[in-house]
Amino acid sequence: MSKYSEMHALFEAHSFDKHFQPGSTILLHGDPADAVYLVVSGTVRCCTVDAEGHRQIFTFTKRGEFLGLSDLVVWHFTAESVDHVIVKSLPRTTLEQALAVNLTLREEVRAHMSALLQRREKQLLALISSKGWERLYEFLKDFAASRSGDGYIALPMCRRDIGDHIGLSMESVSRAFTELKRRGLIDLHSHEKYKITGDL
Amino acid sequence: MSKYSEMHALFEAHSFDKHFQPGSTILLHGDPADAVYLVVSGTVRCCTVDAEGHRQIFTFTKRGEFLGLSDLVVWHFTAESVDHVIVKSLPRTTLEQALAVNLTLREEVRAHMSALLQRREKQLLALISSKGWERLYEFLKDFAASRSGDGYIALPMCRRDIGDHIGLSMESVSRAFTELKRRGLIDLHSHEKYKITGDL
DNA sequence: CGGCTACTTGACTAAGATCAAGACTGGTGG
DNA sequence: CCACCAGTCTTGATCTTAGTCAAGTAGCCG
Repeated sequence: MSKYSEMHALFEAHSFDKHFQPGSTILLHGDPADAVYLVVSGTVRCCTVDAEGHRQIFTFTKRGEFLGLSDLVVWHFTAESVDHVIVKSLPRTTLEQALAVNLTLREEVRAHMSALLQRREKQLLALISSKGWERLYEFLKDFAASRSGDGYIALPMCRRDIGDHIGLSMESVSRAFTELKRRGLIDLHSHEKYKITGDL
Repeated sequence: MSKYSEMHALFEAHSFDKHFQPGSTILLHGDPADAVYLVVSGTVRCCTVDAEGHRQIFTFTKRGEFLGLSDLVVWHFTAESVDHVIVKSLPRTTLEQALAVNLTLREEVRAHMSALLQRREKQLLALISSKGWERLYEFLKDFAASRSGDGYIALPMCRRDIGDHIGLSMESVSRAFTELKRRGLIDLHSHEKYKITGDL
């Protein structure tokens, strides 16, 4: 909130809410990028699929995060709601008009894209260098950090989604969960509720 | 040249050349990002290294490509010269002043960052879904495409560099080369000169 | 010619994919 | 209320890919 204050102000002033049922398409690869979004509640998966049907989920966009600021003409990815999602939608023309006259806003958009790029490069490094269960641990820790409460955290997405995010098969994700339990790094209450209990 | 014409004009007007011997550091992770660069000749490797010493080379920046446009305050990666490199260096203050008054330039910088992000996400997908020799093939084809001549293409970087780029060990890169030869997809003249001879 | 470095190849090992079977859960209908 | 069904998750067995360690080869430069 402190960070992208001009962007948030713009969304406050000119956006309207849109609701999505679980599993709906929010924006589709190839469609014109005629709006940008701010996630109000729920979890969005951003992914691309290759010719052989392999899917890579770059990020799960959550409450308070922007969606679609990275594309200018056409979406280069697809965004789908994991659970029930509410977003604020801002027409691209509104954004562009504001950018033309607002230096701070321009800096925020640049900073946002720079942060996205850094995160992707970190993900590339993680995919190459760390083991499956380590990537799962980082993912769970990260996800926990975005949720304020300190009880059990509920995962809205299924094992396959997690796998397509950290580069593992569904089965290997399951085994990685078992491994994290064995090492005492997490407490897995049910298959969707967990708590971080250790470090490393 | 048609694409980022304002950026190129800016470099023409206000930059100065810098030379680097093979293996020198052009910009260092953590240092202030007080300039941006345009590669005039040679090949630059852009990488980060994690705590365990694993290195990921995001990209090899070549002649005509920009370097450092993605960072605003501090470099989040390290750039090193692979061979002898000449870059045009533009002070960041000059860039920022130009950005403040030049809409087209702003659009070019945004488009550039958007393109970088898309490429990283494509790389993420490739790392997850394709085999080692397929990634090597894509890399070689890509590299060939950036070189106009249609004879043999010389690779300036070593096997380890290629490995750290496509996510393989040095030995596996070597085996992947052998595999590509076996399949008739490349003609490897010496260990550093090749030609694409097949598709897929 | 010798020695250095980068590359290649081979043997073994490890991580993870795949295929297959079982377990748990939530919802539906009798 | 309970039995069943479908979807999701877990576990097991086997196979593939690539990493590691080790040896051998090819240039290259003094």
